[in-house]
Amino acid sequence: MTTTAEIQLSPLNLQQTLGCGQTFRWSALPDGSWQGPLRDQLITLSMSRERLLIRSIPGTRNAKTIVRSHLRAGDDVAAIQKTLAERDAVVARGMHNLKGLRIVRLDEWECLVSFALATYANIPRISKMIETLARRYGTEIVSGVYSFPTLEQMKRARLPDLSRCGLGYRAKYIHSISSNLSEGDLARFKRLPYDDLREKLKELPGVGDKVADCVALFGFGKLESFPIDVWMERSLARLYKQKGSYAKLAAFAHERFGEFAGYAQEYLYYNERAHAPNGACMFSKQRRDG
DNA sequence: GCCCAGGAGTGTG
DNA sequence: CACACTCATGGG
Repeated sequence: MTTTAEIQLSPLNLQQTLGCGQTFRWSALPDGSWQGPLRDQLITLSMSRERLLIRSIPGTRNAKTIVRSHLRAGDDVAAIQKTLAERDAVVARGMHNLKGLRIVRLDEWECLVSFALATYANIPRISKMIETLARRYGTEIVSGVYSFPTLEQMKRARLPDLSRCGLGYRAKYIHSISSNLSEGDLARFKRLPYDDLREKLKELPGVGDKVADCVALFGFGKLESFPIDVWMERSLARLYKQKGSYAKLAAFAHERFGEFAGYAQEYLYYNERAHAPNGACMFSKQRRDG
């Protein structure tokens, strides 16, 4: 059964929010709506003027709550933009066409695995690896759609089986993380401040500076986190003449952008990809028919 | 076929 | 600390 609901959420642009590489399981439908599994439901989102239309299968009353959490409805994004714009003119220009981009909130475990898989892979492939794990180890929500496997479900994965999921060298990292991490660890991680959290995350195999920052930002909601990948290195070099180690660039970013550095990162990241030839073409998958 | 990907781990200078 | 090399593979 399907239920529908509406909420008011502004600013919000679904393409900018769901199609920019913070999350890997949303697909654009031909009519401009976006569809993806969220917890135990298949959610379809579309905009009707300023209102967000939510369709959920199988419908439950808490679909609104799930979506509001995912889109961080409690954040005053306009105020964040104002704060950042007053602080930095370059970011102010960069956010001009991205007013509807919201940083999302992912499940911590799903986020950790997703970005551990994201090393040295392009976005379409990351989506495919996650999809393979979901189909093999997750739970079927509706026909053909699977939730991301829980930690408990991933603990059942044997390494030889994981190695046949197209993960490449990442299979052994995912296996080790799944084997050694507990729900208690994740619960303790939630109570840590940013710096301690990223140190704990970096203790996990396959998790370095950049992955730890992505997980802190998108999974644990640390808006001060500023993940630096190859695109951000290019951006910081091009726009701020900053080069050097991760630690040096991160220190610059935190000094420059402050408590909402994560939003600044998204604006700069998006602009850098749009600026490069073919830079933006690999963002979002187009959903296959059928 | 060729190139490179929202890097990390390990070893060396 | 900085750099070089390797890792395993698929999508463009």
